[in-house]
Amino acid sequence: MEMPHCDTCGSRHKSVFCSLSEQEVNNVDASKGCNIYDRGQVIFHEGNRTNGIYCINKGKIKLFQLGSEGKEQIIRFAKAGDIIGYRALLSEEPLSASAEAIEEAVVCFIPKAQVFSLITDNPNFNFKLLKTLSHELGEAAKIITDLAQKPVRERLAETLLMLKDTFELNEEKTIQVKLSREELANIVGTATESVIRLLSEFKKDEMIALEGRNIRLLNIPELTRVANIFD
Amino acid sequence: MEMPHCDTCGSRHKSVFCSLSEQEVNNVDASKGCNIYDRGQVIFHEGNRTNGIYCINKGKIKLFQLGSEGKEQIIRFAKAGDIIGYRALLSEEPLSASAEAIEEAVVCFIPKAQVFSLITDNPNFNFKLLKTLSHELGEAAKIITDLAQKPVRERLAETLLMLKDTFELNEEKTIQVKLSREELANIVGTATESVIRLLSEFKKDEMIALEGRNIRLLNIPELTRVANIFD
DNA sequence: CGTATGCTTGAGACGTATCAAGTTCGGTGG
DNA sequence: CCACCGAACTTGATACGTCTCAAGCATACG
Repeated sequence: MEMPHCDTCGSRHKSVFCSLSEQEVNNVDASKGCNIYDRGQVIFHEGNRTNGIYCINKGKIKLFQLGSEGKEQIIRFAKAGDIIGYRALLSEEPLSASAEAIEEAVVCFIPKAQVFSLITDNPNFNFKLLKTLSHELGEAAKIITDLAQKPVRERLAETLLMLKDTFELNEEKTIQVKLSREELANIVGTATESVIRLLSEFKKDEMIALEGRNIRLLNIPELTRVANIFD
Repeated sequence: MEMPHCDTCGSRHKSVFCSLSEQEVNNVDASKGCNIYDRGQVIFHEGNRTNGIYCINKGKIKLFQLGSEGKEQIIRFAKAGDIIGYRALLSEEPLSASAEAIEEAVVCFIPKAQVFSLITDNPNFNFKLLKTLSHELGEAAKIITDLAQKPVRERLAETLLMLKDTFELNEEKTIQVKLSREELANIVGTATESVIRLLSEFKKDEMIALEGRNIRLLNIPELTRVANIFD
């Protein structure tokens, strides 16, 4: 495998790096490292320290915490153009989540010094970072309210719609990510069996179609209604 | 009431403003506004736009979202020295939560332009902001995992310990904040009656003592054990 | 002092988790 | 290429935690 270059990276212009000068792009390129991860491989472990940020060049990643009983809680997903590990770097705390590839992924590592010099020297990059963090914080607050107040049925419908927004549908309305039933349960915050039962109800009601791990969204307005979303 | 001045504000040196120069402090002072709020008064409403950030000079504030059934979900608290409203300002999104005084509070308003010029001109302030945001994001992730995985009993114990850390205990081990049973329920994500029942169990087991809205923590190690906290 | 609001307790219903048992699927080696 | 094995998935029965509803009680306030 050859190292991907930032200047030819298709995701750069929609990422936090969109405003970098040619010189800055070259600096990042020169300092970064890069790795391939297969499905199931871990990029970093919750509790460890990080010395930089990871930028997804290709593939899909789940970020999760382990609860007190050892159960995974999926906090968010990252895909091409997204950065991960920045929270821990900027707060100078240990990583609050683990990152694992859910399909083959290419991930670059940008060392701390490089990130900090961009923050200091490139106001646009800095504002992009501030914006990303504060957007994520808003999303987290919504999730908190949902988990605290909505029943599993509504949360599962909402999760399907979130996956649609994050990974998009193909021509056949299939969500472009493959997750196990257990992983779905670990987003929704429920038991695997509950996910299975509710999915087959959604299927019976013709809101979705199931083909293995592929989920097709047949009736998004109805799913939205079931999810109890107004805003 | 007279407007409090930043240079005599007891909380400034432990806030995001700790690194401001004398000149910068004067600029903030000159541009800011200030208000008193009684318990129950709203500082800002979820969904609105904000044109600056709010800095707590005195008092205690709850930040909450309304769920789809109109139920409050308390997201976090703010006290003297804390800022609120920065998330919406920085993400250029509507306010994701409402802020309401839970005891008499004095709150200053610092306009957007002032905040942005500090971000641009004072790297220390900028890093403080980044750090605050990323710390909050880590806290939010923990809350998500707890809500998804822990039973109400554990979450209530954890909430009492969180309130202790946030508002501290007095000499009599009483948590220095008065919340209604309903507000406690709106932190934990449960029904008021469940909070009442579990509190009286904790009391029976001599972990806490109850005197109206005052809660005394008699056995913190045991509460920690019930909360199922390891880290 | 009366009234509204918050608090408390109990009974019952409901949602969701757990446990147990089959079934299907996907990958591996013969 | 097929048979096999383990993992993932599915379904059902049951148990349990938590919510809801209803009523009585305490408390604060005008």
